[in-house]
Amino acid sequence: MSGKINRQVSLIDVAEQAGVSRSTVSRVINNDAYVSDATREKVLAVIKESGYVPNMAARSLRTQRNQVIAVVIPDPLSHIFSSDNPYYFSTIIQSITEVSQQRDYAMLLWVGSLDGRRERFYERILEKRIMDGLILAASVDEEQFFIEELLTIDIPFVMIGRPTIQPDVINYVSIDNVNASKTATEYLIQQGYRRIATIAGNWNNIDSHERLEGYKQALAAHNMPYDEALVRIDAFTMAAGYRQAKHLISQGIDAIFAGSDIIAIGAMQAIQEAGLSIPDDVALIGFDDIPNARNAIPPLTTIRQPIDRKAETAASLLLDILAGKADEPQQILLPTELVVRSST
Amino acid sequence: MSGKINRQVSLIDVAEQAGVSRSTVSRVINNDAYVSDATREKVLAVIKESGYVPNMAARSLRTQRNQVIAVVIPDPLSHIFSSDNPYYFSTIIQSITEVSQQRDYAMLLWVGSLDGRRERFYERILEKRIMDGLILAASVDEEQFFIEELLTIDIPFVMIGRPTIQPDVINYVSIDNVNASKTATEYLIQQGYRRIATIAGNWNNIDSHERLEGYKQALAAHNMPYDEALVRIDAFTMAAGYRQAKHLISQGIDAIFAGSDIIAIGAMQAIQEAGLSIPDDVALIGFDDIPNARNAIPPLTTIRQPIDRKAETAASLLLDILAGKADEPQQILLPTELVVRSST
DNA sequence: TTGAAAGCGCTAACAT
DNA sequence: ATGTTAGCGCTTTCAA
Repeated sequence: MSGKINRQVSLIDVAEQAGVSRSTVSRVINNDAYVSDATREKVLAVIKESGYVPNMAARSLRTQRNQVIAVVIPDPLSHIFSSDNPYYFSTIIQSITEVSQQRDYAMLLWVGSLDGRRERFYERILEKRIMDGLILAASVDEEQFFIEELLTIDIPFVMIGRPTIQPDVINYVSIDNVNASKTATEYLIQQGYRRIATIAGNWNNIDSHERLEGYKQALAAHNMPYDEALVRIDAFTMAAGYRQAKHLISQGIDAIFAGSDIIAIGAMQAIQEAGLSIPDDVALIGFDDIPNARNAIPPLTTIRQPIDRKAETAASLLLDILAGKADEPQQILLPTELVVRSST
Repeated sequence: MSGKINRQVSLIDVAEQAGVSRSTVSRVINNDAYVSDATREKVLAVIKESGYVPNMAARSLRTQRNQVIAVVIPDPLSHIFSSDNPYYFSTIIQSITEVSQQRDYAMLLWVGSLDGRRERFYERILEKRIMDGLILAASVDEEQFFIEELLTIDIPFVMIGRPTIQPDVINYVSIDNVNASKTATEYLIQQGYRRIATIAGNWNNIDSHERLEGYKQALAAHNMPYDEALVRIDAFTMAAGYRQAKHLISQGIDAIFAGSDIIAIGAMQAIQEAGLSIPDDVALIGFDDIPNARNAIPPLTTIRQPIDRKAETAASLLLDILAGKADEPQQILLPTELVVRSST
């Protein structure tokens, strides 16, 4: 009993019913000014009565626009959930939803499959071209092919996070990771910590590179030695934080700048298990300010980044571009904030 | 510099280039058997060289199918995140993604807006009818209007969770909440607990009703009194669990059956803060088996429900219906499992 | 303010 | 195995 029996009412039915031409009906549904009030009302009445809904495919074919944007998240959410923080992508999806619904766009969601066939994943998106533009929510190496393809076919897109290639040609919204990390590290230095380690997240993620860079710059600015033994590159996971912190503790350290709150929370566990106190024995700074940062014991000092605003800004920018109301390319960096709690 | 300058290559261009008719090109891209190998190769070559991609709007208009399904999640994810567990919707989205990508469908995601205008939300979905069918991932009262509308316009849809109206007419995939809860409660009874309380989640959610019903049935089956004072209805949140457990402790209880793991974890906190031991003073059973259930201290006894399989099944069913390969309506209940850990 | 008519790009029935 | 043709439902000139 699926809906294939009774053909959809179409514009032509409405026109006949209302005794006007198809153009007039079209004008009414598109809010064209050149329709007399009488006609408009008559048509509206017929539309309501007949349950007419415009056929989007026909409209798209005619106008060459779909009123659809795609959101591309190349990693499987389940990875993200288990390994990173689910808050991040929930927030991104929600924020984009808000903007797109408000501006009458639908949202196509492309999430990476568990089968891991990235190329196939991107191809599928490119084949099924039913979106006017896209938002790429990731900044990892693996997507270079995709980005190049997007540039080639010249379809509008905005990245959340800085792209690994051609950053000056691509629209993106990010944060100033380098300065944020520098601020975090300098704060530790100012507090008197001297053996400051860092645990970076996934190295295919450009944020990790930038955050490490900020750490280095802070040390350099204060004439402190850069010790490779204090730099651990791993992943944006609690397990990684735990593992690397354990290792670092054995090296003798008095502070850790973690590449994300999730990492920091893992590290916190390792530190506490080692019988050390935070912040007295080891200070800890995270990055993101996820809800759990505030709830941690002790509450975590961290860099707050506005994930929601990143996504909102990206969505608005994309829709502005589609509306011809924005110049391209735009590179937007949103401010971050050091949130001091009790872990430092 | 957006992609509006050079018109898309269309099928007709390919046909001319290849020196064949449009139908032939169409046959090639649709893998029709009636094309000679020579022709096919020639056409394929031109397609590749020209970068031709079929225009989905034109195809949809012609075939009356969009190869798109919509996933509707009426609540904002941010609510869900802060209040419920993000694992649930991440899992649902991922599972549907797997199925739909595999079967060459794109996924439109409709998430409830923070502005809370539900009617408008549903209207938007109904207006922008670019999906062949939909999956409704919720079973709350507020959506009755929407469900009725879907039935009226006769568009295929499958619900995840039992609908609050017309359950015998609607396709859905759920679990046997009543029996699962009965099992959980009976387990507590068998373990010798006698003052067994329950904390139910949001009352607009049919799962809550069913789980409470199971609790009642278990008590009745063992000739134990049903004491309203031991039944607390609140929300699927840690805060609710904490709050209600605190209250219940003051009533004198020896076990709690929580309507979700999230609730149970909140309750756990309250119990421990009261200086009581789990399970010696108060036993605790949750529902869902989210990852945190296993990691809780003590690990939480709970009812495991296969969220991923629920979503997968719903997606497969919908696509089968769209392919004309499934009868309607179908009501599918997936099995659950009591997972005994240390909280009982 | 309204209508007539062309055409967006594709598929599918029919003819060959 | 291939081509011809009609038409899906809409918007948008252009003419009235």
